[in-house]
Amino acid sequence: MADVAREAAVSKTTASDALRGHGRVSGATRDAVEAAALRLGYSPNRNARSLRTSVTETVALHIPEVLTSAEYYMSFVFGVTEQATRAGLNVTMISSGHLPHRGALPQVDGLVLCDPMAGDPVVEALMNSGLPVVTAERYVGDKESTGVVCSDHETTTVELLDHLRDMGAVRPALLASDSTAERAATVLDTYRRWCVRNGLPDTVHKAPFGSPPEVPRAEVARMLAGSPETDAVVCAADGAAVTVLPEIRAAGRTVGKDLLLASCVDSTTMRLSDPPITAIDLRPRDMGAECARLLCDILSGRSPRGTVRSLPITLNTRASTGLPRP
Amino acid sequence: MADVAREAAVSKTTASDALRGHGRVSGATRDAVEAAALRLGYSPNRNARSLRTSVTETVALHIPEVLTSAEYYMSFVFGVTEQATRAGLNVTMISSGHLPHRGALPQVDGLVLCDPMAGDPVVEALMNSGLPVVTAERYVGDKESTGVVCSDHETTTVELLDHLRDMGAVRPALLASDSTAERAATVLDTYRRWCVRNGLPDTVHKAPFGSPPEVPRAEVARMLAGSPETDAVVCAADGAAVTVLPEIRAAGRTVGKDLLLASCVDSTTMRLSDPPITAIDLRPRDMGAECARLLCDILSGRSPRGTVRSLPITLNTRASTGLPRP
DNA sequence: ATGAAAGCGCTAACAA
DNA sequence: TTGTTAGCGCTTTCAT
Repeated sequence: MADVAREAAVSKTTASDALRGHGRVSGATRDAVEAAALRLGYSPNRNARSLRTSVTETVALHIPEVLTSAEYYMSFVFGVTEQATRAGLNVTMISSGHLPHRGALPQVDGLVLCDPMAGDPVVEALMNSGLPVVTAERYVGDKESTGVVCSDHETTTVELLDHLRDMGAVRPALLASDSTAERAATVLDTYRRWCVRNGLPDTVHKAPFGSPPEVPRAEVARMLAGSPETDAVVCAADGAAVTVLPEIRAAGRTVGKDLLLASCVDSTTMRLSDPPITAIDLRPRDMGAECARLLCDILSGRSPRGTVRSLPITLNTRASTGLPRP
Repeated sequence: MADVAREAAVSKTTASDALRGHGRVSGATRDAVEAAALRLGYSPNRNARSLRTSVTETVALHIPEVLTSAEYYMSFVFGVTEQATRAGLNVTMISSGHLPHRGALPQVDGLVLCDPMAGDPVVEALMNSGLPVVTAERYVGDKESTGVVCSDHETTTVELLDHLRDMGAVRPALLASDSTAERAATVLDTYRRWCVRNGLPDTVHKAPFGSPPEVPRAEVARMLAGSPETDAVVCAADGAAVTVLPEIRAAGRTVGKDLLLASCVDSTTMRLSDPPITAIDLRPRDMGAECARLLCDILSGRSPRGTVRSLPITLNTRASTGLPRP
């Protein structure tokens, strides 16, 4: 930077201001400085800048370690990373297992928490860090997050249930997830209310969160044996819908004919399953990007704390719930 | 830090040395300083440290944006992150799309590249950054990486092909990936040599890298129609094996009976498919952790540049290639 | 075994 | 509009 200043025959301050577009400098000097910087291949030392400004230009990202929804989370990571990079921010991963040594949080300007689960000690520590936090989906603990990007699961779940009814289902059952993330609760509530509104009994089986994928299979087998009138199954847990296919077949049912099947989380697997499974596209990449964007906006003061943004999601109907919509 | 020094009644220098375990200080003073730091909840300012030492304690991580192997990559990310955190390093994600502004690389001590593809401009820029680079699997471009963690795909592929032969297959075909990552080439070579050694003709169909998952399906349909004598299919591309199941059934074949099916990449999907699919477990989390460990070792001088470490991988035999091994 | 002082590269405050 | 000075928090000489 001193070199750039000398090359452009100005002071360090002027060079600094010129490169950051600080309105102080005249057009001519700015061009001169920029040319000099380019010639010397200068790029600023982020550590020095951070030390001086106490702005790290870095955000931390926490992802729950759940491999059954790897596609969702990986897409989310790509979304956050690309958007943050665009905005000139670095993205630091936070280990889902343990916080760094001495309980010291990473030195960042803000946090993005994906599907924060109340009760997760790392999540709680991050929520209580005092740093601005944007969560993908609401955090249901005591602490309020600084910003939220959430989707309207209620509307889409109703849409899904209506679709099942329209396709002839009269006894839809729910294979619920009992994650403490918000989405799980919304789906369950919505399902129960929908049943009441439609004058139907509800059938709910739960697969404990983080249980191995064999568990939902067993649950569905039990469900079909115990409630044989079931003619549609909605799987809330990511990825579960595909894994229960064999049990459904083993019970003598045919998916898309005498048993409709749908998933609350879409993925390549759902699309390519046999038959393809009706699912809700949560648009994880856009979700990640929107979280990064909101965090930037909050950090720069463009958006106020407490901002809630909404990300549209859509139902993809496929053969597992009858013929795809035309 | 000045506060800690005052609290412990020593100089800043002594406090600094004490906290880093620099052998200068006596045991008593060190304890005093540590107690003081604990009392004050002190944690060092990484930026100031980095500015002074020009060590960032940060590594960057690059992941190819391929959603068909999201489970592999997400596990890899978790492995890297956890191991790096253990070693006191931060992990910064590098956007797979574009490099940061001004072409400036992130300011880090080293890089981890997962499955680096020759020809990818971001990968090439990173390889040429001059920073220490550890790659998961060899980089096949001109540049040499500083360290490599790789697996013995040749041996395991032979083991897989032998297994198919043992289970009765006489005409195994390969659905190859034409990624420029090393593994793709190794699998193809190994398959061809194995065919020669066993006096069998080879049948290879390719799915262009990054092609939508519908492509391998179509390839398999073509394969079964064009080479009906095929009695086993090995899928190199991640996730392809599951997606081709419907085509195989449509061709009137039964997986595990008159057509054996195997994947070169294991995943939850393979394990839970119907039937479960024989696959090679690449142990992505361990791979990530080992990459981080090797990079640490190289950065700290514990391992020399050019170190190559090997990660064992294993074949999981399942019903798709006949009965599981007892 | 400890302390004092200099300085990493940058930017905010103040002066001109 | 530009320059000068000080200092962010730490570690590393160098001196004691």
